[in-house]
Amino acid sequence: MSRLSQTWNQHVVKKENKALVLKTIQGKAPISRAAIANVTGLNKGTVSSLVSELIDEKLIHESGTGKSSGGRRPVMLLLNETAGFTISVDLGVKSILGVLTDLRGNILSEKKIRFKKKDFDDVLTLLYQLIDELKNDAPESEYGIVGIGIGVPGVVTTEGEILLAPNLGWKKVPLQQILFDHYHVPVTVENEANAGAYGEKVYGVGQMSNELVYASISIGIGVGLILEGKLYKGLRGFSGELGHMTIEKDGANCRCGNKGCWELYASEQALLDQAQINGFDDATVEKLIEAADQGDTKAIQLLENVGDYLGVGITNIIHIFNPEQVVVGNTLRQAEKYIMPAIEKRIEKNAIGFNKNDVVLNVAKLKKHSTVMGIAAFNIEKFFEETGRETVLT
Amino acid sequence: MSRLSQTWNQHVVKKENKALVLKTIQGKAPISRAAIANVTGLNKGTVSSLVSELIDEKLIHESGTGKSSGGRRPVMLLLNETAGFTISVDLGVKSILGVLTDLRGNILSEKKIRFKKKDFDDVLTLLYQLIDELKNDAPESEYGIVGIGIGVPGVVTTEGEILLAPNLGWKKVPLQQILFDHYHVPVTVENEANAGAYGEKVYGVGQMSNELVYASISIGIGVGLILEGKLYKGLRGFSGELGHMTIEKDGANCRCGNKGCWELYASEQALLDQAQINGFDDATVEKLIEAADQGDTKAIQLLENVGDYLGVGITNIIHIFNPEQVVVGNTLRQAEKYIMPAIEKRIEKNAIGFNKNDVVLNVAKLKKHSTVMGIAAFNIEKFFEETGRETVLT
DNA sequence: AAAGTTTGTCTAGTGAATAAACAAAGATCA
DNA sequence: TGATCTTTGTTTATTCACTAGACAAACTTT
Repeated sequence: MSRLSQTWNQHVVKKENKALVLKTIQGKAPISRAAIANVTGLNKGTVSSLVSELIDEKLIHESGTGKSSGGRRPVMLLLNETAGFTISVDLGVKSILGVLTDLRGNILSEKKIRFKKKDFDDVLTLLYQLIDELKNDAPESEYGIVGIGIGVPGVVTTEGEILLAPNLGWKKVPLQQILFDHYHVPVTVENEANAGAYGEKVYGVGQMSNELVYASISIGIGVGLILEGKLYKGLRGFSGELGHMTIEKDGANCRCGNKGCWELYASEQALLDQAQINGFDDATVEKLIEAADQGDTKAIQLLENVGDYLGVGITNIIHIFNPEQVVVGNTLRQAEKYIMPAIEKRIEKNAIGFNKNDVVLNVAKLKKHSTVMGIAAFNIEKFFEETGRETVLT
Repeated sequence: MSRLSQTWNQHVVKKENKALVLKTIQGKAPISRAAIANVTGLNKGTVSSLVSELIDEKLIHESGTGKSSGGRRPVMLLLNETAGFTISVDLGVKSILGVLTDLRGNILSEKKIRFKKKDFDDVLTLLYQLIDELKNDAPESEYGIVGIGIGVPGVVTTEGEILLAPNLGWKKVPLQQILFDHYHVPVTVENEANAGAYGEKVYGVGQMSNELVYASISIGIGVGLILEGKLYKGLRGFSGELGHMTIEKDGANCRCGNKGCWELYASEQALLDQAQINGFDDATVEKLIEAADQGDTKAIQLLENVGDYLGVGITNIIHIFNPEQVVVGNTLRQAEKYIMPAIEKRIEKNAIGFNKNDVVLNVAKLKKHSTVMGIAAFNIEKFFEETGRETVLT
């Protein structure tokens, strides 16, 4: 017979409590042992012994004494953020953006490589190059590079295989495996919108929200779902294909085979296509915003029109999930001045009261870093989980 | 400072393991102590002691010996399903359906009351009457009525307040509180589609699925979401308002304030409205099905048309959630012969391959009992959780 | 009849948490 | 200034739940 589910014993208890202490330090540093005991409800002695293990493992360290509140001065504890580093990459359609972060998510180094040739082998060469450069920038540390992660504009399985990246022309690329074989450190490969959602949740505008929907509006539309504080991925990791939600039954044909897909009306591509029709040659999002800033009514109208269509889809999102926040990110975020009011107007007009009252609409706070920071958060989380699992002997 | 999260100690371990043993018995009865130890991974001694506590609490009992497999014959354990009973009710727009179930979800008694006057006070009187009758049908037992639950066609908060039930004309009814004050047993009030989803998950067609979407197609459309094996309710319990998902931008006006809502095209109401226009006077779903069965091409076309529109929304669902199963329930389920092929055709035509290949489309197995059985499952689960919490002294 | 198997209980031991005592270090106040 | 009170962090004794392994009971196989 096979094992049904986890059994609960003292090992699990210790692991969970240790993780809880670490998380508390992560979130509230600098903090004393006594304060941790208070916050978590654990006994002072228990906290002391767990803290001393964490110090032995170099994951945290003491940092002098704090202010007394009428008695002995507390010894403050800090996360040892330079115990290891992550390499976190946003693999886009035209460029690769990579950062080296410490264990608190501080960016220590940043590289960007633009590319034109999209064949996988060419891009992989550039990716190796970028990762190697970032690796060289990492200071000496206890744990070194603890994880490498890549955000990808495509459909990614829970095993880190890219099934399809339409705007790169890739199919069935087992990227996670390829990178693991090359670097021999934990590798995460995740959809770009999922990563963006997590980035905004952990480091961005969504830190207080447990129900958050992140809409990544770029050439296409992808959506990342944070439900009950965690990333929701569906059965095999393909949730969030809301770009291919029908908002016009039997509307225009989409290359996905469906008709009337949201992204046909509300994406960067849709905007640029409309711009073309309206006489803007070689239009880009940046150029259109500039035109709008200078009072070009046609440009303003084009942007507002995309905003309106975005509002239709976001209203659906609000009805489906009853979220606390909807966050708009990726390239079209730059046009926030024009699209956000249009989105809000549509929501105001169409969304059901109960759901509407709960929700806040925001622009991605991390801007172009939403995805890389989400990837960094995955890397960091995975590292802390794994060090918790096997009690590191010293 | 306030408590951040749960701390892990031996009490929690014991509670969880006891729940695990109980769940194993619930799922695999009759089963021996030795087999439980095998399946769960717990030590034989641990299982023995937990089992003996559960027997003391009358939640399970021994039931003679089983077949030997080459050694001492095992003592089989069964859930003591008659240790308590639940009263589970589906409060519809035209009738109240209530059942008395035991702790395994077996229906012991069933009552239905039709009503015309929809004022809350009138319906409440009937509800009391129905509950009292079911209560009288319950045999003597250790724990008596362990819970009363109601499925409601409307927006329900996590606190069991009905904010709005449009087809009943109710607003802001704190039904959970009202029933608790009257009966002094645990009360659950939940949206009808959420309950239906859970019913199909626990007792119906979804027993093997952890990612399941249940579409309740009746006068309106409601959707219940089972994500990662649990009911997903959103921030305040209002998720699943997919009936008001736009599938035609700037389409027909919906009373909800939105335009082009799915339920304007794919609900029982939509079907009946179209029937009226096409010369079917006083049409009902049943009459239309009968007409279709007798070869009425107009009736067949009407049903297939609704099926097609259902397919549009269900395709969206598949793209949004990447579920394992989509289950169609409530009144329109009766027309399965005509609508299911139409839905499947639309999915086949429009859904993205990856998501389409993962998903199975089904009709609710529990038929008109989906909602009551979901409510029963809530009641039973809540009871087992609570008895686990405080160690019952004997 | 002897040997081997399976079930279920019992006993000793382990490990993690808790409570409470205690030491260290500072604040407060007469 | 010195006595007392507070707060912090460690240490010690105790408790509790699980595990391993021994053991008895009951059954099958040879």
